[in-house]
Amino acid sequence: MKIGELAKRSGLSAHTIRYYERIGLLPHADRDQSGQRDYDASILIWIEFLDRLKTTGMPIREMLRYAALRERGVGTEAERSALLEQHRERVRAHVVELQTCLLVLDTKIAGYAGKDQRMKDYDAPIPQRRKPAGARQAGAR
Amino acid sequence: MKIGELAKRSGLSAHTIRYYERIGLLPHADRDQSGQRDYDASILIWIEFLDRLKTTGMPIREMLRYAALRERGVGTEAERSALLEQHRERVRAHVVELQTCLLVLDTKIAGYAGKDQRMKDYDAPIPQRRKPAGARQAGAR
DNA sequence: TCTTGATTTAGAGTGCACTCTAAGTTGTAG
DNA sequence: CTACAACTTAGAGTGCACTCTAAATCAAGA
Repeated sequence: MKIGELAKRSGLSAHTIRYYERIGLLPHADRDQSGQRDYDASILIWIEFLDRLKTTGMPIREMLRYAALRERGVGTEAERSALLEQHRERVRAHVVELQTCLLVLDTKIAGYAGKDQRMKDYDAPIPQRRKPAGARQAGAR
Repeated sequence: MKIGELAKRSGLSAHTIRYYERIGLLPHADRDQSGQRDYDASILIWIEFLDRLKTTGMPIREMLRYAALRERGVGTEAERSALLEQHRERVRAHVVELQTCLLVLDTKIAGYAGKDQRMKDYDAPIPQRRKPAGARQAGAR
C-alpha cells in the first residue's frame, strides 16, 4: 500500500503520515525500489490506536513515549501499561467534568426555553431599577 | 476588584484577562481614576461560564459569537439558545466517543495485566517463527 | 520619600499539531 | 512518447490560544 492509499484508509492526510513518521509516531516505513513508502495493512491498527489517544487528548509527546516503548518491545510492558492507566484516569476525570458542564448547559438552555416573555436577559439580569414600562437596553454587561 | 485579584479568584492570569477583553470575550472593564481596571464580582459568573465552554472544547470564535449576542441583550435569546444546544450535542457526542475510547483502553490495559509471562509484546504479536527458545527481539513494528 | 510590587499599553514570542510549498522523481493511462 | 497524477525531501507557513516583554505609570508600606 502506498501513502495515498493509506491516507484514504486511515483518515490521515499523506502530509500528516509523513509528519508522524518524521517525529517517530509511525515507524520508518519500508520503501520500494524507487524509494516510495510501501505499507503493510497492519499499520492501520496502530494508527487507529494513535487516533484513540489523540481523541482522548493525549499530547503527541506522550504518544511518542508510548511509541518508543512499543518499538523497544519486550520488557517495556509495565511502563506502557502504567502510561495507559494514568491516561485512562485523566480521561475518566475529563468525562466527569464534561458531564458536569452538560448539566450546566442543560440549565442554561432550560432558562432560555422558559422564555414566555417573562425573562429578558437570563445571562445578566440587571437590578430592576423600578421604572414604568419603557425598559429598553437590557444592559447585558 | 483589580485585575490581580480577579486573576486569583477566576484562575485566569491577568495577561489572559486582558487578552480576553481585547478580543471581546470579556466586556470592556470600567477603569478607576488612574486608568486601572475595576471589576465587579459579577464578572466571575461570566468567566466561570466561559470556562465551561472552554472545557467542553468550544473554540474562542464561537464563544465570541455568544458573547456578542449576550452584549446585544434582549432579542438574541433564541440564537444564544440555539448556539448552546448545538454545542451541547457536540459535547454529548464527544462524551460518547470518549467512553468508547475508555473501553479500548480498558481492553489494552487488561492485555498488559494478563502478563504472567504468556505474552511478550501485546501490541505487535509477531507471527511466531517456530524456533527453539532463543526468542530475542520481539520485533515490534 | 523611597522602594517594591501591581498595573497599563502595544506588540512580539511560544508551543502545539499540523499543513503546505517547491522542486524534483516515479508510475501509469492513452 | 506524452501527459499527468502520485510520490519524494527539506523546510516554511498556519491557526489557535495564549504568554510574555518593554517601558511607563500607579499604589501602598517602612
